[in-house]
Order: sequence, then structure tokens, then C-alpha cells
Amino acid sequence: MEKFITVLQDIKTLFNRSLSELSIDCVVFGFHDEQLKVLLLRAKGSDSWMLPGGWILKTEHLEDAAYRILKERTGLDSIFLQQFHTFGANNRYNGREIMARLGLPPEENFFPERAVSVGYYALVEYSLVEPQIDMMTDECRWWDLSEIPELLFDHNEIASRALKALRKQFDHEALGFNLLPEKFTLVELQRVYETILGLKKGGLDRGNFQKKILGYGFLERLDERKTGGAHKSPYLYRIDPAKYGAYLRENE
Amino acid sequence: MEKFITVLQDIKTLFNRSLSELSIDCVVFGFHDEQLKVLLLRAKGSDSWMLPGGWILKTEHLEDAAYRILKERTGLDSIFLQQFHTFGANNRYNGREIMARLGLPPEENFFPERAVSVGYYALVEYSLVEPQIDMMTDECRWWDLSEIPELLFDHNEIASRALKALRKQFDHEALGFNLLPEKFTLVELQRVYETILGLKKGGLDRGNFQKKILGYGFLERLDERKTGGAHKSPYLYRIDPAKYGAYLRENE
DNA sequence: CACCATTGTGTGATTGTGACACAATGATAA
DNA sequence: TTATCATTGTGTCACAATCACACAATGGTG
Repeated sequence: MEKFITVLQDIKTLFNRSLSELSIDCVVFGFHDEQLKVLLLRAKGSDSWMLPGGWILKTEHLEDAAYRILKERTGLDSIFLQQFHTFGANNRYNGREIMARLGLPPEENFFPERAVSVGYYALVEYSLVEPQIDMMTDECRWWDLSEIPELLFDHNEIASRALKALRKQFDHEALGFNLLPEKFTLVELQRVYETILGLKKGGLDRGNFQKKILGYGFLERLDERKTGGAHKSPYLYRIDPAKYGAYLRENE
Repeated sequence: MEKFITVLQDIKTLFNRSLSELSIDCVVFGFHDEQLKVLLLRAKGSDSWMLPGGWILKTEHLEDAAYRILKERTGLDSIFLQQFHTFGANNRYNGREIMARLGLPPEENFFPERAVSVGYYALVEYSLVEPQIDMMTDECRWWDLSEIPELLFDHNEIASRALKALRKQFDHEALGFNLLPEKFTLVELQRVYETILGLKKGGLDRGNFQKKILGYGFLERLDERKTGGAHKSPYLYRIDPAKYGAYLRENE
């Protein structure tokens, strides 16, 4: 139990430098094994999982806080990050109940009475992420989207709204490559779209998908091909930053 | 100057019952004279205008607070309301500077050091609104969207992002009738769309517009027609709530 | 070196959208 | 009463976008 007392001290120090009524929660999406993944943290000394999140320093821009929190959890600097909703139910969580679930004495409750949380979702390249715990957690790892357990607070709702917002944005913007390495094949990109849209493998017509994506005009076909499969080897593509910038300016 | 002292007392009382680091700002859209309008407030004893907004009671759900604030300004109970962005720049405003602009002594500054604001936009029926001032303001009235002056705080940015969010949502959802009376003609609805999308009168093809809107299947054509024009009189339509509900369930 | 899974690319059918046409009809005014 | 006019309700047609499918090309496998 001593370790919790140290943790409590650390948390209180951070808390005093931060806004007390507002927090940030992040839904970090990754893509691996043809599956959409979400980064979750296991609260210290418990079996309860939660989204990565944190507080906003008193002098810190909201968005900067979100980037900082993500950097702390993933080690990544440049991340596709999108604010999608602010969660303000007055019963979003019950500090004493959470303390109990964490095996801590409820009367020591350090969670603020009430906190509103700004939700962000992030798209990251799975292989570059090195999940890192923070002082409130014991474990940080990827979960399959379909296997997310019951989470602390209102984090299940936040995660499901993030997915909904992501799908909506996917319908209108080209974002899929944020989840892939720098070089990728068009079929890999197609799997990303199928997974996010909730379709089965091959749910999108390959020919039509390629025509559509290439029609955007910001993908650059490399001379390189991906080898290793027992079949014709596909071209690798990457984003042409200049053309992608032009595309964004025209369509945003 | 005494009146400000009373006001300060009232504000402090309210402030103590509310969250201190978080506020709400609302961009209220109305439609009149084939123009999109926004509801603005003039700060007490000054020429500076601002968006209607307010604080969230400590026990109040964020969304309930938004509805309450809108009810206080418009007198309306049932309103189309949409959260669109949370504004968290660390320099969103400077309390002392604002005090000066209001003709108040900067050292009496009662604005909190830092506040994050949740932005909502509302669509209301213009004719039903009775603009009402609050204790911080002298005047509340509609402004033409194109004539919005320089506003206090970051309210110009909030208003312009609200419009952007509104346009985006209009592209994908049928919302126009929220700005019209219960019964309306299809051409009236067309004017709403043209205005919001920034097109000129007739910018949308009448025939195609009607086919598209009626294709949604939730408009009910009444036996009534709108008379008064020196021409063939158009049918009146209204939303069929059951069919609209079904439409929302299918498309949301 | 034949086979296979998959790729690159094309084609024709279907659907959706945009531009336009025209008869029908309230009000207006001779 | 009736001709006129602006506007409405509705239909047509061309074009573009999307969809479903086809087939030759090819890297690895056995």
C-alpha cells in the first residue's frame, strides 16, 4: 500500500500545476494483422483498463496537452490527432467508486468532484509505437477493437464515439495512410478502409478502390515493389507531401 | 459605476456555483429575409459585442447547461443544438484587457485566469425568438452573418468555425427545416440551403433540389397551399416526425 | 516449368446528378 | 371576364460517377 501513497503525492503535485475541472482522453488507433487496435492502460494494482489521458497544465494550450499526452504514451512526435467531442455528463464517474475498484480506500479519493473531458482520437503507425505506462498505470498495450473490455469511467462511450467520428471522417477525407508505414501497397490501404468501415476482406472492389484512391492524385507510385508473396508483386506507394498539401487545401 | 459593483456581486454569486475553468459559447443561427442571422449580445456599458454564453453549474450536465443558456437568451425550449468544438487556447482572452475595453478598472478583473470554452451551435426559428439580455449585457439582437463586427474574446473564431461545422453537417444531413416555421414551401427550404452553402438565389436547381429533398421521404405534403404570390401557389410541407425519426435511425 | 494467388488494367451496365423544358395555375390588371 | 406573368410541379435527356466483372501479366512454389 505504500506505493500508492507515493503515487498519490506525485499525482497531487501534477494536479496542482494543472486545470482541475478538465481533462483529456485519447483514443489511439493503430492497424496491425488486418485489425484495428486501440491503446489501453491498466490502472495500477487493478484489473481495470482505461484510455490514455491526462490533465492540461494551467498555461498549456489544450491541443498541446493532447500532443504531450500522446507523446508520453507512444513515444511519437508527429501524430494525426483530431478533437471529436467533449464529454460533460455530471456523473461521468464516481471517484469513490473508482477508488474501490482500484482496491484503494474510498475515503482517500483524489479524483476531482467533477471533471469534463475533451476527447481526441489519434491515428498512428502501429509498428512505431512503444507503449509506455504512466504513474497511475501498470501496463500499456494494444487491444483489438472488437475485444475492448469494460473500461473505467465513461471510457467505453468515449471509445465508441471516437470510432463513430473516425468512420464519419473516413467517408469524406483520405486518412487511411496515417495508420500505415511510409511505403505501402494499395491492397494494404484497402484493408485499412475495409476494416474501419466494418466490411469484410474484399468488401471493396479492388479495381474501383485503386481508381478512386489514385484519382485523389496525391499518391506517388515508387519503382519498388513489395516481394515475398507467391504471386505478382504489387507496387509500393507513398504520400507525395506537396500534392497531399494541395489536395487538403482544395478539399478542406 | 455603482451598477457594475452590483453586477460584480451577482456574477460572483453565480460564478461560485459554477465550474470556474470551463464555459459554454453558443452560435445561434436564424433565417430571415433570405439571410442567415446570428444572435449577439452587447456587453454592459460598452460597444463590444459577444456570443451568448455562460457557465456550467457544478452539478449540471454540460448539454443541459447549453440548453439552459439558450433558453435564457431566446425563450425557446426545444432547439436543435450541436456541440462542434472545444476552444482551449491558453491566450483565448486577457481578463484585464477585456475589463479595459468594457470601461471597467482592470484591477477589478473578475474573469478567471484561464477558461476553456465548449462551442455549440443552434438552429432556431427566427420568428419565435425573443432576444433577452442577461446581467452582463445591455442588448441582445440578431446580426446579419455578413455584418458581424469584431467580437470580444475569441468569439469571431468560434463563430466562423461554427459556420464551417454547420456547412459540413448540411452536406450530409437534412437540417434546413430547423430554421423554418412548422409549415414551409420547398422553395423556402431551398433558399435556406442556398444561403448556408453560400450560393446565390437559384444557385441550386429547383427541380433537382425538390427531387432530392422529397427523396429523403420524411416531408409530408399538406393539402394547404401558400397563397399571396402572383403566380401558381406552392404546396406547404412539414416534417413527418415518425418518418424523420426513421430516417435518422437509418442515416446516423 | 507448370501452377496458383494476386496484381494491373480495362469494359460495359447501372445509378446518380445536372441542365433544361413545358404545361399548369394564382394573382394582377386591362 | 380574360390575357398576362411569375412561379410551380413534373418530366426528359445527357453526362459523370460508380459498380460488377473480366482477363492477361507475374512472383513465388513445388
